[in-house]
Amino acid sequence: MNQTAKKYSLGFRVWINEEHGHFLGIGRVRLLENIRKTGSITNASKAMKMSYRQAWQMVEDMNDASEKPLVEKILGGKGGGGAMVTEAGEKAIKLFYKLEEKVNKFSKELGAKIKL
Amino acid sequence: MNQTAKKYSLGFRVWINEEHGHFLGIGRVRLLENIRKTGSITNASKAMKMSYRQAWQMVEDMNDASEKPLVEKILGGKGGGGAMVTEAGEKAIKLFYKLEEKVNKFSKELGAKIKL
DNA sequence: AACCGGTATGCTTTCTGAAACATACCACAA
DNA sequence: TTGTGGTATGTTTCAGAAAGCATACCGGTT
Repeated sequence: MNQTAKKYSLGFRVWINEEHGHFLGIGRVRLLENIRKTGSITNASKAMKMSYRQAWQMVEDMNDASEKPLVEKILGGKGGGGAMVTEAGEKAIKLFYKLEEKVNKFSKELGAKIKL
Repeated sequence: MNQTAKKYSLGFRVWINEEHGHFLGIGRVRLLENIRKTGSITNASKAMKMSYRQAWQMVEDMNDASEKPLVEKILGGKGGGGAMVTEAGEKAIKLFYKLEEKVNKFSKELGAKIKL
């Protein structure tokens, strides 16, 4: 499988670490967005066909790793409760995309020069 | 788990893609280095406690995705055979580390500015 | 031609992380 | 006080991946 000149590009993945471990990556950001859209962890998890358990754990981890919770959960009440993205959560989403975009730009430039 | 100001940093992972998929990441690079050191896929895989099968498959994939093979395999012969990293392989290793280092530098700069 | 040690590849078994299931709790509404 | 629907959490099932086993091949050496 050789002869023809091949094209190479640079792939990458970024995430934000808190001192004790992983804090926020693209997966969690998408979860946040789904929570914002659907109003609950349950519905968000369904929307992205992820188990409730996993989604709930993610939220828990995020909140723990953050100074201020990114998601606020409501127990009981009308409609049984729900969850919403806090102001801090919105900021985190924005920040993540900003960083990712910068790395993306940088890596595209680098990738264009790859020559084996 | 809040109150105290937390420190955040940017984590990342890079790899090289060939047009039909993944080509070279840190895992494969380490495998190459172990093959260089030990002279065979068998010993390299043992050194990094990975199954021979998996290591062999990685080599196969790499070679397929590359214009020139990164690893040359020797069947039979004295000592039963072996494997060695080609010139192209060495170049690929160097290139990968170079790219990774650049991204690393960039992401460190970015990470230093994270403020939530 | 028998041995050696690595490559090559099919087949089986084991393991583990994810999903699924089950259940209790919560607070408001009617 | 009963119903509702989401949160919270322990327990069990299960599929797919990884590991392990088995075997054939290869080509020098002795």
